[in-house]
Amino acid sequence: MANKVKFERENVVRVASQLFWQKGFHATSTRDLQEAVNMRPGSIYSAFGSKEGLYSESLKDYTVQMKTQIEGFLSSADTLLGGLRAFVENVVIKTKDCSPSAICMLVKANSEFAEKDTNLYELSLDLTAQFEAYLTQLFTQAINNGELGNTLTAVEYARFFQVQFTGLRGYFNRPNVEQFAEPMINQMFMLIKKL
Amino acid sequence: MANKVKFERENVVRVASQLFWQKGFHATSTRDLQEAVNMRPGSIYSAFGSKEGLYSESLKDYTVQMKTQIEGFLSSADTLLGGLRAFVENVVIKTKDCSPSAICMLVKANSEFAEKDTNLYELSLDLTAQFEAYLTQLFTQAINNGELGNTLTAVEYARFFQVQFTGLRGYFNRPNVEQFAEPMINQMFMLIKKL
DNA sequence: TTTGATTTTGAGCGACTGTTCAAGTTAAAA
DNA sequence: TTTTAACTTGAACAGTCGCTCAAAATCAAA
Repeated sequence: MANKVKFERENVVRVASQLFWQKGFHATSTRDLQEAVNMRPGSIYSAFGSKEGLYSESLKDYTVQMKTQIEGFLSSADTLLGGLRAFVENVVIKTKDCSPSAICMLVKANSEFAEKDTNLYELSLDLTAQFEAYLTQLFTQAINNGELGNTLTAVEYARFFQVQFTGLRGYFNRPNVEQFAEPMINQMFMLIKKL
Repeated sequence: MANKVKFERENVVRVASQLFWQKGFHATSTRDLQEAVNMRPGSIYSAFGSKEGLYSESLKDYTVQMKTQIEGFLSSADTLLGGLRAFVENVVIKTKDCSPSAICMLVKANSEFAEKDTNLYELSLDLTAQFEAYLTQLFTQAINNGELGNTLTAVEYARFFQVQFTGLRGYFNRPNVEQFAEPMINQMFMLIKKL
């Protein structure tokens, strides 16, 4: 019966995600998106409902991608902290120049949607909370491992990590600071272990 | 000869600054601004040239205000670190509900203007660098005071402060985390002293 | 009081926004 | 091969955007 869709939803979302991540929601026009994903407005709207719908799916995909990336680094690292460290280094240093922004797309979203009662603001809160819960799981493991003491609870470690990571990524969202990245990441993980 | 301006430039910039800080540059329309500052488009454009011009002046004013605030806390504190701590507490805890955003307007700007060759992006870089230089001055004093050791240089302390402060403000830009603010600020200043 | 430089006003311009939908295209089912 | 439901296309809509400028209002100087 009938026709088949001609686009691959995953690819479209990923491309849209990059554009939204780079320019933000408001500064990205639907015509920018049409060109980037090579679809006409009718197709986009029948697939995603609205610009907001596409952004929503893009942001969700972003967090899935981020978790997948972390899982990757964890599985090829000896320790949990080692894996997290490789992830941080990858984000802050190695992919700096090919990434749409040094700043986490979730943080950008949380910063952009200041009006407290919008769908996208609530979505960004939800996904952020989910990510904190995910980090808390990881740090629970690290405590049980003996990689970390228990002067802090797992969720406190997770909060500390988020603050450090967000702060670092914000700091490195500017030119000519590359040489400080490695020492500051060293410092970050030294602090986590010494807490 | 002729007419006098009827608005107070300082007040207009301050009001515009609050609106831009809350909603961001792209999500703030010139009509929003007209209503907020109670001026007709012609007056705004003859005074500030463009939306970008008004934003530019607003962002500059924001950083002046921030430095003024720090100076205030420093002058009524026994130690330099005590003053900085009072400033951080004021921003993260006390003025949380009356501030347009928990996130620093400079950080929001740096996040919003990702396209590297725009005036506003460069302005945000400039002002951020100026602020780091200002913090470096303060930490130089703190080292000379003996409040801090010299395991880190002044500019390294300044970078650490920026990362912590930015990270904290990002973290507290969400509801239901108030109870963690004080312990996390304690942790931040404990770390600065122990570095 | 008159003059005239300066400021304020607001209707409105052209461009752009997110979105719609009738017409055209496609390919599985009959 | 014909039918038909699903998908794609892109012109176009109504609304908003940043901004302009001729006309009205203002007030110090003459």
